[in-house]
Amino acid sequence: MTYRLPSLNTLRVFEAAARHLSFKTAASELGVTAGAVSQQVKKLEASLGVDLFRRLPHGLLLTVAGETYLPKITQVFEDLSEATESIAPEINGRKFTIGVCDRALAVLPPNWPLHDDTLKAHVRDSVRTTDVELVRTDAIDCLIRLGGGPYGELALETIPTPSDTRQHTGEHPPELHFICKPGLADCRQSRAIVEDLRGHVVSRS
Amino acid sequence: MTYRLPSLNTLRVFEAAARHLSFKTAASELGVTAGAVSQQVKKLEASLGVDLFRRLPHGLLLTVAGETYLPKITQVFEDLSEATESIAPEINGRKFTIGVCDRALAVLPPNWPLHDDTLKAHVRDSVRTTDVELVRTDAIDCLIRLGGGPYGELALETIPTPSDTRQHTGEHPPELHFICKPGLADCRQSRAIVEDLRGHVVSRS
DNA sequence: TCGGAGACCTAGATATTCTGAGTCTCATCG
DNA sequence: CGATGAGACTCAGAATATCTAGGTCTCCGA
Repeated sequence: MTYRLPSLNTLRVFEAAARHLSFKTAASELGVTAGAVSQQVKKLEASLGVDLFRRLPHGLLLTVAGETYLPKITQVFEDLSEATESIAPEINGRKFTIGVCDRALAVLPPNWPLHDDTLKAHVRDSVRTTDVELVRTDAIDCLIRLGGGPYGELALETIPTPSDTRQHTGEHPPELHFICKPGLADCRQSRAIVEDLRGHVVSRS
Repeated sequence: MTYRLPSLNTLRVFEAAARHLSFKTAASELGVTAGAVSQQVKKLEASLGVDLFRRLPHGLLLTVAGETYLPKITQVFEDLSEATESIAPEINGRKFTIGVCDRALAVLPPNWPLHDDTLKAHVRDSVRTTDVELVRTDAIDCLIRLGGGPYGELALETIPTPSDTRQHTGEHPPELHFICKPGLADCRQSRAIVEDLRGHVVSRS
């Protein structure tokens, strides 16, 4: 079975970049640096042998090939996402119960996670806790802490806080940790929460 | 935009393994070891939180989840492949002109590449040569050599020959090199040729 | 003529993936 | 029965791929 398949990673990056028409914005959505986006897009273009973006002085534009490709790729991701959710039905559509520790709340907006309607759609409620055991026993779906670990079998996503260079010379910069069971690691709910965290962490004042 | 997306790599492995109902056969189709297949499948199962295969004493079976997933994933790959080919139209359907060096022919079946109907569908003709310049100037689409390199900008795929341990104690084991322009690296034609090579290399006698 | 924004480049760090060698279980065969 | 072979699995380390950090460049607007 021979398919022409670019790497999924480069396609995800392309999709985000094309949607925003900005490598920088795409980078922040994906939680990587702009350089990484630039590299992945270049790699995709090289592997296809076709340019997907026109780099103009003002900003980006899609080429004809890019315009043609984008909707198809978006569709592929939607199909894939749907197929994947269809075989993990117990997760599908369920709202998450989130655990958050006090130190994490300190770097998040007031009354997080209810500050934002998009996020609220994925959240049943949230409890103040720092206890990883609650994740293991399914009492909560995920836990958000500032630093800590290791967490053994559990899946961990790391969200850097805006580095406050005045305060953190030499010590570890503080990071948010998103912890859940491996099977929940990349479901919609988790991704929505992590994306929201990335967009809203603030430096401690 | 939040999707539930397992890594494409694990999905390709799953698709091949499910189609063959054998990790070993899948491994050889993909050109990797059986251990790698086992690991990727395990990783996919962990990330989904669902088993896809039932490991029986006799062999493999798909679980219900696996049965449900397989056709959808196959479809996704086909769509992706088609979308990708649609934006690189100059390649689409064209038959390749292949360059082969004598030393490579020595480890290939008699009258390769015309030994096999599947492969013939992708081949216009083949010429005896060892000159990488012909790839750069588009005189040929790809070149197959035994060893050599480096090839600069060109894309390289490596096909190990069955290791003949009696003869190669200490020296490099001979390898087939498939060389083409980056834009042709993962098109159907190239993949078909490489897959065929992997299946048919023999040890020099 | 600055200064900021954003794309790009390169080197080195980090993470992922693959290999290679060894283990285990079961099925087949003498 | 024990020997043999096939195939899945595991683990450490090697090979790749990917990301970061820091610097350059160009364009734009003040």
